[in-house]
Amino acid sequence: MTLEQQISTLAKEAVKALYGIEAADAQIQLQKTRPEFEGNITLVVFPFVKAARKAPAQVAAEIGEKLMADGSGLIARFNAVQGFLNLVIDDGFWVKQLQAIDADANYGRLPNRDQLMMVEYSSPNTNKPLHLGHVRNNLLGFSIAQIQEANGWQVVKTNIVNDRGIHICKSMLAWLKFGNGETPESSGKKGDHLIGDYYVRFDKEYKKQIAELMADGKDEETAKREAPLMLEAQEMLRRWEANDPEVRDLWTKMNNWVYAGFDETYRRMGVSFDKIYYESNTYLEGKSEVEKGLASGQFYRREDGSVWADLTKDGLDEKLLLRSDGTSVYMTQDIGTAKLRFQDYPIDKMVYVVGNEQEYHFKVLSILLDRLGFPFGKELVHFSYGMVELPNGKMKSREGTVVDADDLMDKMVADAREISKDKVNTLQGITPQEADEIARKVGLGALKYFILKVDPRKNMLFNPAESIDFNGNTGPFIQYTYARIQSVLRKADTANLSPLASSLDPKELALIQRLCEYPSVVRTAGDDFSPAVICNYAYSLACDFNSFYHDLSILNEPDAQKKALRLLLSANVAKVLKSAFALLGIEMPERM
RNA sequence: GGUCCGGUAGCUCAGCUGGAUAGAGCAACAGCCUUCUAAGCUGUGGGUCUCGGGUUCGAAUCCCGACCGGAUCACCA
Repeated sequence: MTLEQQISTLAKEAVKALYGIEAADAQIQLQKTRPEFEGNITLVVFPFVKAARKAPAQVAAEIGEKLMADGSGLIARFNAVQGFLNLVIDDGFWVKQLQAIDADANYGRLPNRDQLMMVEYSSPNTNKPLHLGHVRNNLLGFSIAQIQEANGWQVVKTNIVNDRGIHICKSMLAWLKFGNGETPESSGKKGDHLIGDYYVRFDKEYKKQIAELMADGKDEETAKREAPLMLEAQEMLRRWEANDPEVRDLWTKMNNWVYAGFDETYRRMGVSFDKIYYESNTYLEGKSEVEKGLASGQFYRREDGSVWADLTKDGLDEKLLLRSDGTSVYMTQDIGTAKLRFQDYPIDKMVYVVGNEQEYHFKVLSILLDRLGFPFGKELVHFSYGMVELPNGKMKSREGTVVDADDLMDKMVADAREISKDKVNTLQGITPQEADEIARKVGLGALKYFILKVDPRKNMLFNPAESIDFNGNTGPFIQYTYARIQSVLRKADTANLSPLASSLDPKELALIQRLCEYPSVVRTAGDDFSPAVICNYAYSLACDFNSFYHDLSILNEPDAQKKALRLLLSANVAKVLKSAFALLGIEMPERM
């Protein structure tokens, strides 16, 4: 039973005995005592003032006396300030908490709930490399998966790769026309970047043709429609749909280049998937699902042959599901993907990590899946996150303001390495490989924390002109705290510790109390789908430790019992920091 | 125009299921390394929580209205 639960029970009994009222759970308001007052936990007594018909301070004092009498030593003393009853919990309680935390190797992990959650994230197009927006998506998706796993879900991480469509045809066409057989091997370029270059090349040549046609007197719309390159790309898409072997072979070859590039980026980012779906395999399933819905009267066909869902009863519009030429749209594909997933896994909850610009799409998808009989449809979660903006607004590939994922990671690791150069004292005697590892972990830690600490729902700003910090409320600050503890532990003889001290310094107590919060933080992060909650907690814990570390000596503490307690405390702070960072997908360096 | 989301220090962000004097970091300034890692610690300055109403013992937090910013409302994905 947690401290809150114990106090809550005691408080209810006290209020009943004193004032004869049955307090509801919502009326028992407990909060952490503010640092300017003495105490660990505070009961807000305003809810009982009316029934007591006494001044708030007097009510607080009366409840305090009662809790002292009934609490069997749990509460050492109390003070009442207005309607706030500040309770000082006995040191012995905290020491026992620390021992319990130490004994639990999986501290923070909540009981299994035997239910399966599928988390879809990343979901790239195969025509260009990953950029900063994808980075936010991938980091959030991976972290959410870790957090939900810690909340007891069985989690399947999945990715739906948008591998077909006009966009990839554009890259293919440009490569055929202008590529001279260039390959990742021959050019030394990562496959995704190579394909991205040809996508840009297509756009450039296409614009040139439009300009030429307009110079010949065509209006812009006509020029766009009649540009030979566009006609060729569309023809290529038709050949792809018709399974033309030549087009299919090229498509396979070029997509594989992209996948090799993506895999490298994913590996570097530290994200992974349990199951990958490809749109080229799911869109036909979607069509057949729509046909079924049509047969059962869920959907209807218009005169031109297009198929629609009428969502006006749900307060939405009518939504196109199949074009008049019978081809599928985005929604059709997501329906097909959902069907395959449901065949493959007993999904209890489906989570889509997709930007907030697609909220309407997922609102519609939820309704459609529900109508088609998917049990998770109605309750699907669109984990809708905000955009990453630059000082001048959104990233635009046309304006060359896209922040490339690989470049950004390179820069972060290089910055970390640069900073490490000054650390000759702490990093002496390490091999170049170890130095590389530290720079990698710290650089990526800075990037990941920078992104994950922001409330996912909000748009966030990235300024390429300013480098991401390594000081203050950052990933490296927390990694540093961890490395510092490891350094102390390496020097300590932890083999046979003496019994623990039974009284606590305030800094020790604050740290233990903070450690006790961890499981509820994990729960909140899971309920709210918020890695930022974990970031905030890890930061607070690191701050508390650094304050403790600054004020109190660990290894040089003469009192063996105090030393033992501080070592145990330090080890468990490190354990929780590492655990919290694992939920964020951030690795801890043993030294830095 | 309809719907949704946001507006907190110069900047980037916490805090939002109502609680005590609204917090961090960055930037600026001033201190602390012969002592467990100074990527650290301590201090100073910095606020009309966009504005106006309402609800109540109490509002940055909840409700209503305005203003500002963003997203979305395709036979694109």
